[in-house]
Amino acid sequence: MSFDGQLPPKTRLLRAAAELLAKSAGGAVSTRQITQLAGVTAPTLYHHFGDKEGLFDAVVAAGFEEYVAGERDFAPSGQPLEDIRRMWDNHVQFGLKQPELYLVMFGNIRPESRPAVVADAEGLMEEMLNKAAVTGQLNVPPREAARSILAANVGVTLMLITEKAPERNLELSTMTRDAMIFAVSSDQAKSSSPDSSGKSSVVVAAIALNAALQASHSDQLSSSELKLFLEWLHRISTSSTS
Amino acid sequence: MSFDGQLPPKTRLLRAAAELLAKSAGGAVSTRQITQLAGVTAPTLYHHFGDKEGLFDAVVAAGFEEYVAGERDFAPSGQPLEDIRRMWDNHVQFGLKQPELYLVMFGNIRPESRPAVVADAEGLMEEMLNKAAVTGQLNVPPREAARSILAANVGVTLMLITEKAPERNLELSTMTRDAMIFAVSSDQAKSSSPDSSGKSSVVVAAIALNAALQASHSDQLSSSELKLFLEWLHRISTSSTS
DNA sequence: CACTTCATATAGCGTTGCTATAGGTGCTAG
DNA sequence: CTAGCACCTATAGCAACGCTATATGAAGTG
Repeated sequence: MSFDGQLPPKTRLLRAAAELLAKSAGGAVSTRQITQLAGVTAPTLYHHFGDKEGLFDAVVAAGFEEYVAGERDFAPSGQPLEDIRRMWDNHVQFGLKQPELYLVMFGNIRPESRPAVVADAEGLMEEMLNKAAVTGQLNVPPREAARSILAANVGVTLMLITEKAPERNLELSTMTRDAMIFAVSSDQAKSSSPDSSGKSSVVVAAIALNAALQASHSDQLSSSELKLFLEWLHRISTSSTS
Repeated sequence: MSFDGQLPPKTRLLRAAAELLAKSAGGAVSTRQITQLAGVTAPTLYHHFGDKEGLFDAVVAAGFEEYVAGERDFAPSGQPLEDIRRMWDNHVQFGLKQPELYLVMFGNIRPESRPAVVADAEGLMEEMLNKAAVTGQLNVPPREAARSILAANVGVTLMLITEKAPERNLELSTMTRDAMIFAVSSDQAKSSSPDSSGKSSVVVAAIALNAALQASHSDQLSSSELKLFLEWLHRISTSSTS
């Protein structure tokens, strides 16, 4: 039940913190609990992690490895948008399986200070959306799409966590998921005229080209040309059709 | 600066707590700070509110009054879905104007314990969605729609709060908002698009953009810019894929 | 061996949320 | 007028918290 084994104290502290975090039903976890379970005294903790938050960050980093591993497990299916769906589901599953850890990762919000893990998750999703962008499946720049989807994904997961397990209705998740993916995809009802409501095909094509250009190191344009080119492309991509 | 006036201690405590909460940039607020600012000693706090959390709940309740007042201010416009849009925007505005209070209300998540304020907000939105449902504008039961929209609304607001104020991009909000509302509304014009297998490249994307640009009258670039842009596009389009 | 460096322990500081106990205040009853 | 009785507030202090100044041990290097 305790980690007094022959593992190094740093590892014991990490495991003890993770275990207590998982068991504490939302309540706070004290450094004294952690050090006692790890069979270590206080200064050891601060020597290795500097801070209580430092220790928690380390736990989060380990948890994030697991999260990312889950996100990358299923190789690209050739349909990027389908992969995004699985990323969403994996995100929700991760949150429901380890709610306390998830709350430390995504729920510990402070104004004007973004946890690193959020930025990483966003990058992961943007990366996947880029694949959708180069094939012209995206309606919106990948970054904006990633932020939007991730925001909804976190919101849904937090809401599901607050519900008691037996009452959890996962349809909330799938419905919100499909709504978001549909919204950013170019695969929408659209008349043939480019100036119909919704993004014009110019915008879609510009987004696709933008993503493709950044993925391939084309040497058809000089770097200064490319810079200006990309700026114009950005202007087109982010323009809203009035 | 202090509330030593002749107001009753209960009120002074509430105001002191609210003020300190608003000023503390995410950091914790101690009961001693509160009682000192209120010009009161500790037992008074616990007599009236029983608990630190009890005091915070009271502050939240007051904040929620303000929130609800904002939600109800604009009378029904006859278009329920338009009202939902304004509810969403009001929610985000409330969160950005008083981030600390918002975080206490919606960000203080614990597993399997739903804050009362969330349930209330959900009820408020469901009420409004009911009006849309009776006129046949809804695709989904009002309760599910409300839960889904609110989850995304909270997620977006939390994400915006973590961003530094000058960088906040409200398009994230409007885009997610419209996606959610569109998803639950029944007036969708469904159509499936010819999904080409993903074999796109820079060249294909450039050709698509080229065609699209010439078919539309985009005003995002000046004519001289456009001329150069098209020339570069041509260079990319006619290059061999590396 | 002398010396440095890293890692852990002893003991304790200041602050936290909270409370056992007691004292003051204003009310109504006799 | 006063006795009693709620109600409200203050004094003082507890246990637990995050954290640290300081000292001790172990391990490697000259």
